[in-house]
Amino acid sequence: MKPYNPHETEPRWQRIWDETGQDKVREDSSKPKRYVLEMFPYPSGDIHMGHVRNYSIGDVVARYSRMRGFDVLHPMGWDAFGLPAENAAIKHNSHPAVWTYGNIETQKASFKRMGFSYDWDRTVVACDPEYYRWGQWIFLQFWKRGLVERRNSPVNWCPNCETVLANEQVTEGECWRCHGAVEKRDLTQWYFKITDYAQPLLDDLEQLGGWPERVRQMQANWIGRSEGAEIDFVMCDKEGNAPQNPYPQDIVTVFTTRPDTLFGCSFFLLSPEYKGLKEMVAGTEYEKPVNDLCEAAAKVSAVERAQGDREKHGVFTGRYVVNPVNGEKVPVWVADYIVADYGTGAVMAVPCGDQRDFEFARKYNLPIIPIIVTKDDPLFAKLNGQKERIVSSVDWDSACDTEGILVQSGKYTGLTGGKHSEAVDAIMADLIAQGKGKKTVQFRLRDWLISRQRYWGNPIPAIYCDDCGLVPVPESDLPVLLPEDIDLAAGETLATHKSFAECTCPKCGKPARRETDTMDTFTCSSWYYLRYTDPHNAHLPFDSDKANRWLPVDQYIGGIEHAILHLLYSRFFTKVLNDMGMVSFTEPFTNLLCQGMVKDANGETMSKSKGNVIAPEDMIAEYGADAVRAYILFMAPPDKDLNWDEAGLAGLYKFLNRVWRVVHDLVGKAGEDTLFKGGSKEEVDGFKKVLLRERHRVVGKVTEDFERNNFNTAISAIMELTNAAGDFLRVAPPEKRISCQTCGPLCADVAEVMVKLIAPIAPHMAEELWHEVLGHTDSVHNQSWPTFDADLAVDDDIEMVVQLNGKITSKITVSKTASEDEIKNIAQQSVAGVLATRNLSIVKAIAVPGKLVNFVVK
RNA sequence: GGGGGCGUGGCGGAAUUGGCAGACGCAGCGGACUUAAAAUCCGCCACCGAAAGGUUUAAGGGUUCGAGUCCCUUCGCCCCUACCA
Repeated sequence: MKPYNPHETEPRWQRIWDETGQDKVREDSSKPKRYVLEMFPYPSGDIHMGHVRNYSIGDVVARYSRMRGFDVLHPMGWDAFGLPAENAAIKHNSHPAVWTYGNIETQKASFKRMGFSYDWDRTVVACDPEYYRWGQWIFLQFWKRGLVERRNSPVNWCPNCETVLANEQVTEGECWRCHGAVEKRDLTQWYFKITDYAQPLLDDLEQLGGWPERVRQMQANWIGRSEGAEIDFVMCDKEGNAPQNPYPQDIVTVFTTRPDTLFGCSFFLLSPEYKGLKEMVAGTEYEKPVNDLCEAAAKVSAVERAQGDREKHGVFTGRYVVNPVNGEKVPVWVADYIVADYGTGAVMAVPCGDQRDFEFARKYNLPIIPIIVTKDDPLFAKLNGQKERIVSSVDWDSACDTEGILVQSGKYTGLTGGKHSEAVDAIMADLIAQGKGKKTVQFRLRDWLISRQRYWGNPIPAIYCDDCGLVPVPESDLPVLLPEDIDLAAGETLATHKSFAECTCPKCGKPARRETDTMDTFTCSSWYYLRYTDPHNAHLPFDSDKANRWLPVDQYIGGIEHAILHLLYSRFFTKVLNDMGMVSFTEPFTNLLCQGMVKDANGETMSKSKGNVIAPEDMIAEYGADAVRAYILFMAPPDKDLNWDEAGLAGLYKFLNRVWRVVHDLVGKAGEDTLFKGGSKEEVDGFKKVLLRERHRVVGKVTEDFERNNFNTAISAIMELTNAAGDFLRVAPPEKRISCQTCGPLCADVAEVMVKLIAPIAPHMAEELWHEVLGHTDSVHNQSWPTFDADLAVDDDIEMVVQLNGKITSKITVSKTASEDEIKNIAQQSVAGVLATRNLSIVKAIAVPGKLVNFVVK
């Protein structure tokens, strides 16, 4: 027997598969389609165990799907635009494309070495003009549909790098590149109006039953729908008159989910960024303290802001507003805990029901008016009989429960209060009638800021003309090519590039300037899965018929870190493309598997900066790709985080060796390496029976496990079949395996079944065994998945447990065809002695066929 | 603060609908083969106990004939999100 040698067989089969086009998409419409997709990687350099895990899972699903008779699309590409390439280019005084394409080649070689079955003719590389031109085209279509907006907003700005940063590029208030402090700035930037799709993005989560619940939850939270009301407060001065110094608005609108608590509003808050705030205090004694507070608030980084228990700061503005329900005048403060970009940036403070307002009121000695209490609260009786309004409850140490009965609330007193309560309905009905408010829905979701002041991205196809204003680049002029001659190390950018911005206005023909911002890389990853269906289309991003055949993706696999951003953006793109009539579906990914992270042995996340990144190369060199694939799948269920520990890898290598030997031995080709040690006829018959049962049971089990993505237990089951075969081989003489009329066919069948079962996991070894040992000429990966007989998967006689009051007392063996009564009888006989000695009698008998019998006894 | 998840041997993990807890593997121990080692093969391997037997799924309680699984309380860990009004 030839020893198992992955170092020779793996590269050989990889070469043959390449030559025969084994992994090409068949486009065979006589078969049902299955689109198996793994999130495409960023070409950061060498691959690490996280990649190995992600793509091993995908490859098993793809290979298994082919054997199940599906026409499979299983492509791979690169998310190739982005900052690291630029940083590397600056560091090495080179060009981002050099670094990027170099890394792509490295990664591609590693993927091939792992034996992943991708159709490399369909590769999509995001920085390829043939791909990004269609990103620009899609941008223009979005623009036509009113989904593109250029507007002024507060954004994260790094003064050192002179660029806008995404939230994820700001860590602990510092720029991740230069570690300078990030500022909030009002800048005019490009946005995709994803908020137009907030409701369908939320509603359609219901359809995504094939997604992990937590991802759906995370998206729902991110979209953050809350029902409430906008209520108008009229602004005035201390005497209740219209304010004297000029101020652009005299009505301030708040958003609240709790209009029922209006009577508890004892002060009013504006965010430091509130528009018009500066004018409001200009020239008054409040100008300096207000401006000081605003400046201090602006210096607080986003991350610091997010740290829960920060002390709240505020100052009085000199203004008041009139509470629309009772005409009461309440002071207007500016407070640093009010965020500008949620709701209206103005809040009615109800300290009795809101912990934050409560703390603020305590700190600045503002009134706390109890207006909602539970019935059993002693305050309820007290306040009901009270004539004077109680405006402070000094004995409280925190805000109270906000579900209960309204008190001190004028004509609404006595109504039940709460989020969707009768008090809300009553108060809102009156406010609406008086024109002081309206019901509304707020989303937490913000529009998507897509412009970046970076070179290595997809240029935004827009032109500024002094006469015509903002003009889209005509579709016929696409792509707007990134200029190749740029000296990033010298600080050159698209904006300072000598000729990139020069152009003529497509409308009037006069000299104009090109937009020099590029798009967020997440725009590239929002539709790449569509391009795979038609990767060489020169007229459109993709052909609708092709996309409609392959999409939605049947199994999408990737890291949880994309739970919101990429997956939400892709859903948004799909919905817009559906509205455009380009695709017939509204959700891109039917089933989603979020694989767990691969951490180091100490449970630390792997990262280049920590220097604890583990690459598969050395392991492949020692044990081969099949063993590495099998081990990472065997280590843990796919969605669980795992701490990398190489110790078990040798065990899986041993297992593959065992399969190798057992398959040889089953068909009489092990030679001197046979497992045969000798055994009695009884042993031979016994192990043969077990082997037949295991052959059918394990096929059933592995099939079920693959359907549910339980790769670890699938491998366990294959180990069990291998063990059963080993037991049989040890006792049955080698000649019996070919010559015996019952053993021979069984051995041949088990050998084929084992090779097929392991083919998706260890594709090279399976292929080698299939050809060299089992003598086939077609690929094992083109075979159909083995079937099984459920009847043969169970022994004729089943062992069952007999319990007394749930405690195991004896075991019985019954025929699998035995009736419930027969089982109970046999069980009762088995415990008769025990019942007699303990003087017990049976009250009730519960039989679970195939499992146990439980007697309730007294 | 809000939301989600988890807690099983020395370790990774299994137990699919409430039905024999610890499958499968790693590590460990013992044995066979070998001059020896490696490889391979066999056996043992939750805890206490010499054994009989008892105990055991973070802790406590509940529902049930029966609970790792369902419910409640407490503790611990992880992830997401956040002054969201």
